Amino acid sequence: MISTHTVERLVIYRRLLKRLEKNGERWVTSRKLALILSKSPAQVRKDLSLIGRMGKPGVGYNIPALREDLERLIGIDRSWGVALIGAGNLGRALFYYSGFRKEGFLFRAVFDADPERIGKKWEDVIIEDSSNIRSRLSEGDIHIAVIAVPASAVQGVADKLVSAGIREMLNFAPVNLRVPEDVHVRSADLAFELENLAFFLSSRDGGNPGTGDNKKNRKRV
Amino acid sequence: MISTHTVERLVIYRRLLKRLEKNGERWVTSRKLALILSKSPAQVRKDLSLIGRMGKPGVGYNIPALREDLERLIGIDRSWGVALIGAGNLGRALFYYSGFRKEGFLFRAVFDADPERIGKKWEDVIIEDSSNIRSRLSEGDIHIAVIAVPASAVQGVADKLVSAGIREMLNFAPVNLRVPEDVHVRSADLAFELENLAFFLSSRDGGNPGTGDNKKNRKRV
DNA sequence: TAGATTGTTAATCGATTAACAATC
DNA sequence: TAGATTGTTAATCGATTAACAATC
Repeated sequence: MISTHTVERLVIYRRLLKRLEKNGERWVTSRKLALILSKSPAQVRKDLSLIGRMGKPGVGYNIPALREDLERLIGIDRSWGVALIGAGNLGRALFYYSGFRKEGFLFRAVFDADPERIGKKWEDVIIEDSSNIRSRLSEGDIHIAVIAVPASAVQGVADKLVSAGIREMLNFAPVNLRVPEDVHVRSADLAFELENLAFFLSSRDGGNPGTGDNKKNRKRV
Repeated sequence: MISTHTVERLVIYRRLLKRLEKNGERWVTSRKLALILSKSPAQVRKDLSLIGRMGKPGVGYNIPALREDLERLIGIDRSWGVALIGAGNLGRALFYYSGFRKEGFLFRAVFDADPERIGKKWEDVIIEDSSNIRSRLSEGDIHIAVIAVPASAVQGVADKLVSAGIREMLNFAPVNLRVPEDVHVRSADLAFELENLAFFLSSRDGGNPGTGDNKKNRKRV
């Protein structure tokens, strides 16, 4: 059983290898990878030993071969179909962000509950009513759901997705989803990230933010 | 010294307490919090003991008081100024996303390198040239930077921010930033999240994504 | 008071790292 | 061959949890 921490590191190794490969490098040692990523060489070797292929003692790892093996292990040696739920500002930015496509994640369906948006076309995808989620997803070409709906609607959407058989979700709302334990939800909760940073800010200077700005009387926009 | 894992849990407790409070509840036990969050009661008590105030043996914790103490400890009992670097699709979606404001994170400056965008006004913030970062940030009302520029530009932007004294950053690009060790960078790398999900997808069914779609001949958009 | 839950210590668990025989 | 680095075992470290005296 590979822990989620380990999976995260595998994804990071693969990204670094891709960069080294682009720079024309062919071989790399666990020591060098560790140095760049601020990890220990032992951890790098232990993680990499999870793939079958091995490094060469005295030499290191062959970069293109290792990258390919990692991609196979992670499961990004092929494309995956993604459904976007929520066609608001954030949803649109995500849809048109080329980074997903470049990594093989293809938006094949978009859903929204707002009649104003339903029927509109983004690229070659027509925005569908959220009530169609179940029937559309039964087609079997969707593997991951990206949820970008308001917080109040998230749990309902997640329930629908689960019942439609989706077990991998990326959730942007600040809500802890309740899902069966074989469903993986990763959170892209941006306020959560900022709140974590705030801790370091306030522990740094004892809590004085430098401006007298008070939460209670901030501007409504 | 509080670990980053602990800080994350504190943020999560606070969010849950807020929800319970909204539901009109007044008291809660470590057992109940643990149950909702799938943690152990012992861990909840240990984490919460970090704040000075204590729970009542036999009763539990007073929800509003605990929430306030947590907010003070995390540093979200006040507002923080945020600079947005990168005024593209994603930047705009972030700027207009009300979730940040609601939690007390205020966008006070926006920067971009594209002359087309510089000078435009979002709400009451004028988009400035990225070369102005240093002088604008010397005003002292910006505490956190949100970076939403293309991957190729991210390290340069981060360097500028560091030299301008910013030590808390949220980075959206799929790039590992090199920063001094007293600078905190949190990553909102969405492709990274999807790649992590892909691992579970492929380990689930042995690697068959269900469609014959091949990465090599996917459509260019 | 009796019942319940706290804060904290000591034990457990899991993850990271040091060390080294194997080997390119 | 000599030097370097691997894969892996055993030791270490840190985080989680069980247990319980204190106490509302």
